[in-house]
Amino acid sequence: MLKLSKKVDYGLIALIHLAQNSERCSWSAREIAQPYNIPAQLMAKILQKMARSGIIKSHQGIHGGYALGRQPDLINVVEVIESIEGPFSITNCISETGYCVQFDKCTIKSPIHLLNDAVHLILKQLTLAQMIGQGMMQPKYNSDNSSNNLVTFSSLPIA
Amino acid sequence: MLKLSKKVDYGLIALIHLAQNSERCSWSAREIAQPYNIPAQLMAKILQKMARSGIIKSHQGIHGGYALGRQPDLINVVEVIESIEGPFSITNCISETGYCVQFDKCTIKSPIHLLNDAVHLILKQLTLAQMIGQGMMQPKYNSDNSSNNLVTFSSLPIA
DNA sequence: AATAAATCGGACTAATTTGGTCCTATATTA
DNA sequence: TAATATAGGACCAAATTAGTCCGATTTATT
Repeated sequence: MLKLSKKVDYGLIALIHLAQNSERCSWSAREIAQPYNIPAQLMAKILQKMARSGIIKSHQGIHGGYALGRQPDLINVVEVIESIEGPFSITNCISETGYCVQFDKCTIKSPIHLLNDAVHLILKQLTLAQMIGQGMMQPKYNSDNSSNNLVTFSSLPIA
Repeated sequence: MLKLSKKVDYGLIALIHLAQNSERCSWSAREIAQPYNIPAQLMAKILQKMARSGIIKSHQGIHGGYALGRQPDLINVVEVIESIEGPFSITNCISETGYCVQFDKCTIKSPIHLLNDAVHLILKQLTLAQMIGQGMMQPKYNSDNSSNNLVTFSSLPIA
Protein backbone atom coordinates (compact mmCIF):
# COMPACT_ATOMS: atom_id res chain seq x y z
CA MET A 1 0.00 0.00 0.00
CA LEU A 2 1.58 3.13 -1.21
CA LYS A 3 5.02 1.90 -0.29
CA LEU A 4 8.38 2.95 -1.60
CA SER A 5 10.12 -0.12 -2.99
CA LYS A 6 13.40 -1.42 -1.61
CA LYS A 7 15.05 -0.67 -4.91
CA VAL A 8 14.22 3.00 -4.57
CA ASP A 9 15.38 2.90 -0.95
CA TYR A 10 18.66 1.43 -2.11
CA GLY A 11 18.95 3.97 -4.88
CA LEU A 12 18.52 6.81 -2.42
CA ILE A 13 21.03 5.31 -0.03
CA ALA A 14 23.54 5.03 -2.87
CA LEU A 15 23.00 8.62 -3.90
CA ILE A 16 23.43 9.86 -0.36
CA HIS A 17 26.58 7.80 -0.10
CA LEU A 18 28.00 9.33 -3.26
CA ALA A 19 27.01 12.82 -2.19
CA GLN A 20 28.58 12.47 1.22
CA ASN A 21 31.77 10.87 -0.09
CA SER A 22 32.45 12.93 -3.15
CA GLU A 23 36.14 13.31 -2.35
CA ARG A 24 36.52 9.94 -4.06
CA CYS A 25 35.30 10.26 -7.62
CA SER A 26 34.64 6.59 -8.26
CA TRP A 27 32.77 4.12 -6.07
CA SER A 28 32.07 0.60 -7.29
CA ALA A 29 28.68 -1.01 -6.83
CA ARG A 30 30.15 -3.42 -4.31
CA GLU A 31 31.76 -0.69 -2.27
CA ILE A 32 28.52 1.22 -2.11
CA ALA A 33 26.40 -1.80 -1.24
CA GLN A 34 28.58 -3.42 1.40
CA PRO A 35 28.31 -1.03 4.35
CA TYR A 36 24.50 -1.11 4.16
CA ASN A 37 24.12 -4.88 3.75
CA ILE A 38 22.58 -4.49 0.33
CA PRO A 39 23.16 -7.28 -2.23
CA ALA A 40 25.95 -6.03 -4.48
CA GLN A 41 24.48 -7.31 -7.74
CA LEU A 42 21.15 -5.75 -7.02
CA MET A 43 22.84 -2.48 -6.18
CA ALA A 44 24.71 -2.76 -9.47
CA LYS A 45 21.44 -2.99 -11.37
CA ILE A 46 20.01 0.01 -9.63
CA LEU A 47 23.14 2.06 -10.24
CA GLN A 48 23.03 1.12 -13.91
CA LYS A 49 19.50 2.41 -14.20
CA MET A 50 20.32 5.66 -12.49
CA ALA A 51 23.35 5.99 -14.74
CA ARG A 52 21.22 5.54 -17.85
CA SER A 53 19.03 8.43 -16.79
CA GLY A 54 22.00 10.66 -16.00
CA ILE A 55 21.47 10.97 -12.27
CA ILE A 56 24.86 9.40 -11.79
CA LYS A 57 27.71 8.87 -14.23
CA SER A 58 29.61 5.64 -14.63
CA HIS A 59 32.93 4.61 -15.97
CA GLN A 60 33.89 1.10 -16.78
CA GLY A 61 37.13 -0.78 -16.47
CA ILE A 62 39.22 -2.02 -13.63
CA HIS A 63 39.05 1.13 -11.57
CA GLY A 64 35.60 2.01 -12.78
CA GLY A 65 32.60 2.95 -10.69
CA TYR A 66 30.06 5.67 -10.11
CA ALA A 67 29.81 9.31 -9.12
CA LEU A 68 26.98 11.84 -9.01
CA GLY A 69 26.01 13.08 -12.44
CA ARG A 70 24.71 16.41 -11.14
CA GLN A 71 24.85 18.52 -8.04
CA PRO A 72 22.71 17.27 -5.14
CA ASP A 73 20.28 20.17 -5.41
CA LEU A 74 19.52 19.19 -9.00
CA ILE A 75 18.53 15.63 -8.18
CA ASN A 76 15.02 14.99 -6.88
CA VAL A 77 13.18 11.94 -5.63
CA VAL A 78 10.76 11.64 -8.55
CA GLU A 79 13.67 11.27 -10.95
CA VAL A 80 15.16 8.59 -8.79
CA ILE A 81 11.89 6.68 -8.62
CA GLU A 82 11.26 7.01 -12.32
CA SER A 83 14.77 5.99 -13.31
CA ILE A 84 14.42 2.81 -11.27
CA GLU A 85 10.76 1.91 -11.71
CA GLY A 86 9.47 3.81 -14.71
CA PRO A 87 6.77 6.49 -14.88
CA PHE A 88 5.42 7.65 -11.56
CA SER A 89 1.78 7.13 -10.79
CA ILE A 90 -0.18 6.35 -7.68
CA THR A 91 -2.74 4.15 -9.38
CA ASN A 92 -2.74 1.60 -12.13
CA CYS A 93 -5.44 3.38 -14.07
CA ILE A 94 -3.17 6.29 -14.95
CA SER A 95 -0.58 4.24 -16.80
CA GLU A 96 0.79 4.77 -20.27
CA THR A 97 -0.41 1.34 -21.34
CA GLY A 98 -4.01 2.49 -21.29
CA TYR A 99 -6.76 2.86 -18.79
CA CYS A 100 -8.31 0.22 -16.59
CA VAL A 101 -11.43 -1.75 -17.43
CA GLN A 102 -13.53 0.15 -14.97
CA PHE A 103 -12.39 3.48 -16.28
CA ASP A 104 -15.69 4.79 -17.59
CA LYS A 105 -17.58 3.61 -14.52
CA CYS A 106 -14.88 4.84 -12.20
CA THR A 107 -15.96 7.52 -9.74
CA ILE A 108 -12.57 8.16 -8.21
CA LYS A 109 -10.65 9.31 -11.27
CA SER A 110 -10.47 12.95 -10.48
CA PRO A 111 -9.74 12.70 -6.74
CA ILE A 112 -7.07 10.12 -7.47
CA HIS A 113 -5.57 12.36 -10.08
CA LEU A 114 -5.47 15.13 -7.55
CA LEU A 115 -3.76 12.89 -5.05
CA ASN A 116 -1.33 11.72 -7.67
CA ASP A 117 -0.30 15.23 -8.52
CA ALA A 118 0.02 16.23 -4.89
CA VAL A 119 2.31 13.33 -4.07
CA HIS A 120 4.25 13.85 -7.28
CA LEU A 121 4.85 17.45 -6.35
CA ILE A 122 6.12 16.56 -2.91
CA LEU A 123 8.53 14.01 -4.30
CA LYS A 124 9.71 16.40 -6.97
CA GLN A 125 10.46 19.03 -4.41
CA LEU A 126 12.55 16.80 -2.21
CA THR A 127 16.13 16.98 -3.47
CA LEU A 128 19.21 15.02 -2.61
CA ALA A 129 20.67 18.21 -1.20
CA GLN A 130 17.83 18.41 1.28
CA MET A 131 18.31 14.77 2.15
CA ILE A 132 21.95 15.16 3.03
CA GLY A 133 21.16 18.11 5.23
CA GLN A 134 22.05 20.98 2.97
CA GLY A 135 19.23 23.26 3.93
CA MET A 136 17.07 20.31 4.85
CA MET A 137 14.10 20.84 7.09
CA GLN A 138 14.90 24.39 8.01
CA PRO A 139 11.85 26.60 7.70
CA LYS A 140 12.34 28.93 4.79
CA TYR A 141 10.16 31.51 3.19
CA ASN A 142 8.83 30.99 -0.23
CA SER A 143 9.61 34.40 -1.54
CA ASP A 144 10.13 33.49 -5.14
CA ASN A 145 7.35 34.00 -7.63
CA SER A 146 7.64 30.72 -9.52
CA SER A 147 4.29 29.88 -8.09
CA ASN A 148 4.25 26.21 -8.89
CA ASN A 149 5.93 25.67 -5.54
CA LEU A 150 2.65 25.08 -3.85
CA VAL A 151 3.60 22.50 -1.32
CA THR A 152 6.91 23.05 0.39
CA PHE A 153 8.72 20.89 2.83
CA SER A 154 9.52 23.93 4.80
CA SER A 155 5.88 24.12 5.78
CA LEU A 156 5.73 20.71 7.33
CA PRO A 157 5.39 20.02 11.04
CA ILE A 158 8.77 18.32 11.46
CA ALA A 159 10.52 21.16 9.71
CA MET B 1 5.94 1.56 -6.39
CA LEU B 2 4.00 3.85 -4.20
CA LYS B 3 0.73 2.60 -5.60
CA LEU B 4 -2.71 2.66 -4.07
CA SER B 5 -3.99 -0.91 -3.89
CA LYS B 6 -7.08 -2.09 -5.71
CA LYS B 7 -8.72 -2.82 -2.39
CA VAL B 8 -8.42 0.81 -1.38
CA ASP B 9 -9.68 1.86 -4.81
CA TYR B 10 -12.69 -0.38 -4.32
CA GLY B 11 -13.22 0.94 -0.83
CA LEU B 12 -13.26 4.50 -2.09
CA ILE B 13 -15.62 3.62 -4.91
CA ALA B 14 -17.98 2.00 -2.41
CA LEU B 15 -17.89 5.03 -0.13
CA ILE B 16 -18.61 7.37 -3.00
CA HIS B 17 -21.46 5.13 -4.05
CA LEU B 18 -22.96 5.23 -0.56
CA ALA B 19 -22.47 8.96 -0.29
CA GLN B 20 -24.12 9.64 -3.63
CA ASN B 21 -27.00 7.26 -3.03
CA SER B 22 -27.85 7.98 0.55
CA GLU B 23 -31.58 8.12 -0.10
CA ARG B 24 -31.45 4.34 0.29
CA CYS B 25 -30.15 3.50 3.73
CA SER B 26 -28.98 -0.01 3.01
CA TRP B 27 -26.90 -1.27 0.12
CA SER B 28 -25.69 -4.84 -0.02
CA ALA B 29 -22.12 -5.70 -0.97
CA ARG B 30 -23.33 -7.23 -4.20
CA GLU B 31 -25.37 -4.21 -5.15
CA ILE B 32 -22.43 -1.92 -4.57
CA ALA B 33 -19.94 -4.11 -6.43
CA GLN B 34 -21.98 -4.95 -9.51
CA PRO B 35 -22.13 -1.65 -11.40
CA TYR B 36 -18.35 -1.26 -11.19
CA ASN B 37 -17.46 -4.84 -12.16
CA ILE B 38 -15.85 -5.50 -8.81
CA PRO B 39 -15.95 -9.07 -7.44
CA ALA B 40 -18.80 -9.10 -4.92
CA GLN B 41 -17.08 -11.25 -2.33
CA LEU B 42 -14.01 -9.10 -2.39
CA MET B 43 -16.15 -6.02 -2.00
CA ALA B 44 -17.86 -7.71 0.94
CA LYS B 45 -14.53 -8.16 2.67
CA ILE B 46 -13.59 -4.57 2.16
CA LEU B 47 -16.93 -3.32 3.41
CA GLN B 48 -16.58 -5.49 6.50
CA LYS B 49 -13.25 -3.92 7.29
CA MET B 50 -14.56 -0.41 6.86
CA ALA B 51 -17.52 -1.33 9.03
CA ARG B 52 -15.24 -2.56 11.81
CA SER B 53 -13.51 0.78 11.89
CA GLY B 54 -16.77 2.71 11.91
CA ILE B 55 -16.40 4.41 8.54
CA ILE B 56 -19.58 2.65 7.47
CA LYS B 57 -22.24 0.91 9.49
CA SER B 58 -23.66 -2.48 8.67
CA HIS B 59 -26.76 -4.37 9.50
CA GLN B 60 -27.22 -8.04 9.00
CA GLY B 61 -30.20 -10.08 7.99
CA ILE B 62 -32.26 -10.47 4.91
CA HIS B 63 -32.54 -6.80 4.13
CA GLY B 64 -29.18 -5.97 5.57
CA GLY B 65 -26.41 -3.97 3.98
CA TYR B 66 -24.27 -0.90 4.47
CA ALA B 67 -24.56 2.85 4.85
CA LEU B 68 -22.10 5.61 5.72
CA GLY B 69 -21.18 5.69 9.39
CA ARG B 70 -20.41 9.39 9.38
CA GLN B 71 -20.93 12.43 7.25
CA PRO B 72 -18.74 12.59 4.14
CA ASP B 73 -16.71 15.52 5.46
CA LEU B 74 -15.72 13.44 8.48
CA ILE B 75 -14.28 10.59 6.45
CA ASN B 76 -10.77 10.94 5.06
CA VAL B 77 -8.57 8.83 2.85
CA VAL B 78 -6.03 7.84 5.51
CA GLU B 79 -8.78 6.24 7.56
CA VAL B 80 -9.97 4.34 4.55
CA ILE B 81 -6.48 3.08 3.76
CA GLU B 82 -5.78 2.15 7.36
CA SER B 83 -9.08 0.37 7.85
CA ILE B 84 -8.37 -1.78 4.80
CA GLU B 85 -4.62 -2.27 4.95
CA GLY B 86 -3.50 -1.44 8.45
CA PRO B 87 -1.21 1.37 9.65
CA PHE B 88 -0.14 3.81 7.00
CA SER B 89 3.52 4.09 6.16
CA ILE B 90 5.48 4.76 3.03
CA THR B 91 8.36 2.43 3.88
CA ASN B 92 8.74 -0.90 5.55
CA CYS B 93 11.21 0.41 8.08
CA ILE B 94 8.59 2.47 9.88
CA SER B 95 6.34 -0.42 10.79
CA GLU B 96 4.99 -1.30 14.18
CA THR B 97 6.63 -4.72 14.04
CA GLY B 98 10.02 -3.16 14.49
CA TYR B 99 12.65 -1.61 12.34
CA CYS B 100 14.49 -3.07 9.38
CA VAL B 101 17.88 -4.76 9.56
CA GLN B 102 19.62 -1.82 7.98
CA PHE B 103 18.09 0.63 10.39
CA ASP B 104 21.21 1.77 12.20
CA LYS B 105 23.16 2.04 8.96
CA CYS B 106 20.29 3.69 7.18
CA THR B 107 20.93 7.17 5.89
CA ILE B 108 17.47 7.87 4.58
CA LYS B 109 15.46 7.57 7.78
CA SER B 110 14.81 11.20 8.34
CA PRO B 111 14.05 12.22 4.74
CA ILE B 112 11.78 9.21 4.43
CA HIS B 113 10.02 10.18 7.61
CA LEU B 114 9.52 13.62 6.22
CA LEU B 115 8.07 12.21 3.04
CA ASN B 116 5.90 9.86 5.00
CA ASP B 117 4.41 12.67 7.03
CA ALA B 118 3.87 14.84 3.99
CA VAL B 119 1.97 12.16 2.13
CA HIS B 120 0.07 11.21 5.26
CA LEU B 121 -1.04 14.80 5.67
CA ILE B 122 -2.27 15.04 2.11
CA LEU B 123 -4.28 11.86 2.45
CA LYS B 124 -5.69 12.94 5.77
CA GLN B 125 -6.89 16.18 4.30
CA LEU B 126 -8.72 14.61 1.41
CA THR B 127 -12.25 13.85 2.58
CA LEU B 128 -15.05 11.91 1.03
CA ALA B 129 -16.98 15.16 0.83
CA GLN B 130 -14.28 16.62 -1.39
CA MET B 131 -14.29 13.51 -3.50
CA ILE B 132 -17.98 13.68 -4.24
CA GLY B 133 -17.68 17.28 -5.22
CA GLN B 134 -18.90 18.99 -2.11
CA GLY B 135 -16.43 21.81 -2.12
CA MET B 136 -13.96 19.71 -4.00
CA MET B 137 -11.17 21.42 -5.84
CA GLN B 138 -12.56 24.88 -5.46
CA PRO B 139 -9.95 27.27 -4.19
CA LYS B 140 -10.78 28.28 -0.69
CA TYR B 141 -9.03 30.41 1.88
CA ASN B 142 -7.59 28.91 4.94
CA SER B 143 -8.87 31.44 7.36
CA ASP B 144 -9.19 29.21 10.39
CA ASN B 145 -6.47 29.18 12.97
CA SER B 146 -6.20 25.44 13.47
CA SER B 147 -2.83 25.70 11.89
CA ASN B 148 -2.24 22.05 11.24
CA ASN B 149 -3.87 22.57 7.85
CA LEU B 150 -0.56 23.10 6.21
CA VAL B 151 -1.16 21.53 2.86
CA THR B 152 -4.54 22.10 1.32
CA PHE B 153 -5.95 20.60 -1.79
CA SER B 154 -7.31 23.93 -2.66
CA SER B 155 -3.79 25.03 -3.41
CA LEU B 156 -3.10 22.43 -6.02
CA PRO B 157 -2.64 23.10 -9.73
CA ILE B 158 -5.75 21.25 -10.90
CA ALA B 159 -7.93 23.08 -8.43
C1' DA C 1 49.47 -9.26 -24.66
C1' DA C 2 47.33 -11.06 -20.67
C1' DT C 3 44.87 -10.49 -16.65
C1' DA C 4 41.95 -8.59 -13.23
C1' DA C 5 38.20 -5.86 -11.88
C1' DA C 6 34.77 -3.19 -13.11
C1' DT C 7 30.17 -1.91 -15.76
C1' DC C 8 26.25 -3.52 -18.97
C1' DG C 9 22.25 -5.82 -19.46
C1' DG C 10 19.19 -9.75 -20.48
C1' DA C 11 17.15 -13.92 -18.62
C1' DC C 12 15.81 -16.24 -14.98
C1' DT C 13 14.30 -17.73 -10.20
C1' DA C 14 12.67 -16.89 -5.52
C1' DA C 15 10.05 -14.49 -2.27
C1' DT C 16 6.51 -11.58 -1.00
C1' DT C 17 2.42 -9.20 -1.52
C1' DT C 18 -1.96 -8.58 -3.38
C1' DG C 19 -6.21 -10.07 -5.34
C1' DG C 20 -9.73 -13.14 -5.23
C1' DT C 21 -12.48 -17.47 -3.83
C1' DC C 22 -14.65 -20.76 -0.73
C1' DC C 23 -16.90 -22.19 3.06
C1' DT C 24 -19.20 -22.15 7.51
C1' DA C 25 -21.49 -19.49 11.06
C1' DT C 26 -24.66 -16.06 12.51
C1' DA C 27 -28.21 -12.48 12.14
C1' DT C 28 -32.63 -10.74 10.53
C1' DT C 29 -36.98 -10.46 8.43
C1' DA C 30 -40.94 -12.12 5.99
C1' DT D 1 -38.49 -21.95 8.83
C1' DA D 2 -36.65 -20.39 4.63
C1' DA D 3 -34.28 -16.83 2.25
C1' DT D 4 -30.77 -13.45 2.09
C1' DA D 5 -27.76 -10.73 4.13
C1' DT D 6 -23.15 -9.84 6.98
C1' DA D 7 -18.83 -11.92 9.60
C1' DG D 8 -14.71 -13.81 9.09
C1' DG D 9 -11.14 -17.45 8.71
C1' DA D 10 -8.65 -20.35 5.48
C1' DC D 11 -7.03 -20.91 1.33
C1' DC D 12 -5.47 -20.46 -3.58
C1' DA D 13 -4.03 -17.69 -7.71
C1' DA D 14 -1.89 -13.94 -9.85
C1' DA D 15 1.10 -10.30 -10.01
C1' DT D 16 4.80 -7.76 -8.43
C1' DT D 17 9.14 -7.19 -6.37
C1' DA D 18 13.63 -8.78 -4.91
C1' DG D 19 17.51 -11.04 -5.96
C1' DT D 20 20.76 -14.18 -8.80
C1' DC D 21 23.32 -15.82 -12.78
C1' DC D 22 25.84 -15.40 -16.67
C1' DG D 23 28.10 -13.84 -20.77
C1' DA D 24 29.85 -9.60 -23.00
C1' DT D 25 32.49 -5.44 -22.98
C1' DT D 26 35.54 -1.89 -21.10
C1' DT D 27 39.80 -0.32 -19.10
C1' DA D 28 43.89 0.02 -16.11
C1' DT D 29 47.85 -2.50 -14.63
C1' DT D 30 51.52 -5.73 -14.98
